[in-house]
Amino acid sequence: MRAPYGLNILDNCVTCPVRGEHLFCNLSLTAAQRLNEVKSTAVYPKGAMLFIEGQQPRGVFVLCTGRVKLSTTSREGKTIITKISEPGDVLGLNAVISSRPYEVTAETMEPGQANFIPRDCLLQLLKDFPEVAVRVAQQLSRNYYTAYEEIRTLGLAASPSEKFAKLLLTWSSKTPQADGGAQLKLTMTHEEIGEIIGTTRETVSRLFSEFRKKQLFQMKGATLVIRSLPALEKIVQS
Amino acid sequence: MRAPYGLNILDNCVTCPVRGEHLFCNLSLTAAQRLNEVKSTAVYPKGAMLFIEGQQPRGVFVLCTGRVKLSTTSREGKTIITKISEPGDVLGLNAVISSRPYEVTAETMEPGQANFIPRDCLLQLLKDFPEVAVRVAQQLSRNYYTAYEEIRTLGLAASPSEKFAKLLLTWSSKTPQADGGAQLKLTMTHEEIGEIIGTTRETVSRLFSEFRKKQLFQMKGATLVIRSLPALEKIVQS
DNA sequence: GACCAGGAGTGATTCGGATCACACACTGGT
DNA sequence: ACCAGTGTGTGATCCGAATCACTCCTGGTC
Repeated sequence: MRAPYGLNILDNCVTCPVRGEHLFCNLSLTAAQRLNEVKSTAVYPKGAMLFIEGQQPRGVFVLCTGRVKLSTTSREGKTIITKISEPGDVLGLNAVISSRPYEVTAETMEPGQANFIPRDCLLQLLKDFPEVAVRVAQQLSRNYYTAYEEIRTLGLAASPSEKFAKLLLTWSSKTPQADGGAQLKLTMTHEEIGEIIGTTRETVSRLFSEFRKKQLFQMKGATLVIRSLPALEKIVQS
Repeated sequence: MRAPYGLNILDNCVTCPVRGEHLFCNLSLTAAQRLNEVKSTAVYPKGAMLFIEGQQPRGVFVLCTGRVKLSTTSREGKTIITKISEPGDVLGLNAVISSRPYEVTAETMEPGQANFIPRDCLLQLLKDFPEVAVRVAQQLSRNYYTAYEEIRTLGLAASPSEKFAKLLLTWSSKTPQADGGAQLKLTMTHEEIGEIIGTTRETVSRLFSEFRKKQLFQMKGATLVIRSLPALEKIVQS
């Protein structure tokens, strides 16, 4: 028996998309009930730290609204952003499952809401409900794929141009358009973009100039209008 | 009830180390029995491909003896080695769990032996035995951590020297010595080392010269004698 | 012994991106 | 209107690793 949406853990999320696919959606009735008992919901302002790299894992966060920046910093202070999490994502799962410190810092990029599930509750849940364990395994392997993609980008992609084009493509894949173009709103600073593709602020600025000059996109205020995605793809594989 | 080692899937492995920690060791009796029914063992020569990047996942391989090189290649032909797997490691798990193509190519670096578990059998096992699912989740999160470390190395470590020092440290951590030094046998070509740390063959050659000149290590044939690990660590964090 | 291939060492040169150093635009607060 | 503070655009310079082009070495083969 499946739990009706009324019992879903993500039920009080305003914008939770594609419910069925997510970690704790569409579980059996009893599992969903247990989940609801142990979860707690909180609202966070912009810039809040859900957890910080190196902390002992307290539990996982299921993001309901808002976006969260996951980043890691070296001793010398260089920072890379490994992922921008969106509603529906589960944060801190790896740390909880393997009982290691959080490997990244999670900072909200805008006001948002998240459900928190304490570590011990989740681990118990795993043991009691095979279906939860399978879901968790799938989520972990999805996380792994994301990390793997990152490795490919960092290790194989040669130039910053290539990485930048790649980033634009992944972004625009979320707002598909019929005519082979795309449109997206820029919410990050050049600095942050640099931290994603592993380059400096200045280089990102120059990339924007260069791509605009090459007619790859144009800017209308904070929205970026991509003329042709295939043109970007050509840069990636070049 | 725990399965005695006589029923262990890794039982016919000659050198399977630290049995208890591995994915399919120390399971309940029934789970271990099922595992033994579905597994098959094979011996591979040097240079054999267990699976290739992009193939549909057929199943997982539990490595018994020998080492396996996991690598991925870009369209332009650039290759990076993401991991050197050792006996006890499970290969292809992510692909099977998430039903995506193998993300890497697995090639034996020396003659070796591995157990194969077909995709469907493993997935069924997951559903039937929560303990297996939990084990798999833990293994996946370990894989994730490895990938995450790789991201940190590629994204944060500045120079090839730093990455090289880091690599030497991870290698020597497997053969700890009391006197603050270490000793390890080189089994890889400069080319391959370059593919691990993301640099060219020539640069690796120069790194060897440079490190030797700086008295960081010395070479006795194919074995590399590290004078002081702390000295290497200083290079990493510098 | 002669030969060859694959690996290793090392110089010379090139080039791309980091770094430094500015000037400028925009925003919110006083 | 003023002024931080933050984000952006762009030139000048520097440096380190990739690339190119060799030579040398070793172990296996004819």
